[in-house]
Amino acid sequence: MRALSKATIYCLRALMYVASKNEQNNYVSIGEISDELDISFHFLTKTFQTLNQHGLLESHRGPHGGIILKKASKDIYLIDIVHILEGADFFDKCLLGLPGCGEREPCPVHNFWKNVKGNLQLEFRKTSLQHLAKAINTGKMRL
Amino acid sequence: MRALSKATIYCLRALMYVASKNEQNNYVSIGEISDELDISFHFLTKTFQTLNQHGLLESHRGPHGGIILKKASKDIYLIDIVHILEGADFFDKCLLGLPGCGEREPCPVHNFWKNVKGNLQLEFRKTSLQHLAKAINTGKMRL
DNA sequence: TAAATTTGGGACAAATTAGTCTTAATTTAA
DNA sequence: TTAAATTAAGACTAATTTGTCCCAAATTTA
Repeated sequence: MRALSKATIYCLRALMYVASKNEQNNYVSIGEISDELDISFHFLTKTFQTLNQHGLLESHRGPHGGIILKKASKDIYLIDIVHILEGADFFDKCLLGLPGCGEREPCPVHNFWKNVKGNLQLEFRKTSLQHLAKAINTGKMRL
Repeated sequence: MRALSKATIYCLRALMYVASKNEQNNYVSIGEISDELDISFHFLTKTFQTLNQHGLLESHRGPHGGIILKKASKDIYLIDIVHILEGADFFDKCLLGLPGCGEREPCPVHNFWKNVKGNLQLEFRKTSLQHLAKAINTGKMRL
């Protein structure tokens, strides 16, 4: 099951990486991220621009340039990134893609899909970049 | 979030439709299914062939031909269809697409994703076509 | 047997997603 | 002020998924 697009996956990993470096006032270059995480540089640059436009991060050109989180990593949640890149309706979609599927006119799998989506959304809503950065730095989790 | 390919979605809806008609020994024509559910006829024909090859259904050409479930609808579970069309590893994939992600070397979101996948898999495993066909026939659920 | 109906199968086209490349603009620092 | 470093932006290519079309093969029925 692939729930997320590559663009979203790359950005999640990238921002976890940035958060795990925990550099308060330094830009992290896209080249470094791309090298460390083995992600296409140009693709990453492009998707970062979207996060940029939505005010999640800030970029700077020239030597020592790069990107930086605009808020503290404890205040950025996975759901923020997902909403920007996949759309605000990411957790609203019918499993069978039926338009108008909902409580009033449910598809045959509406109820259990609603539960599954609810669980996932909750996790994305309560998991911050800081939380994951700690897990990366203290232990055995890898990007 | 789109968890399933169109091919899978179409087949799920199609087989729910067939099951809901509950015709024991009659073939249901692909043309009828395609008309009723507004799915491309040729696309449906093609994906049915895959289910065919895996022994989930049987087809017959000529007048009054069509497809028929090879087992009773109470013995066909959603997971059977998903496994054939999406692959047996459908529920094994890392949310971040990292190869080798698992208990020993988890990615930062491994644990909660494991739970979400587990819930979904359980539902697919215990939900039969008959179960859904009943919901369709008795009530307000639509395809 | 001939005509009508229906699936089989492959080639092809369109749409979407993913990835590459080139050039421009900006910034730093020697 | 010039060179180097770095992101911005858009064109282009590749891969994958989705959808269309045509004709062949099989089956039924008149």
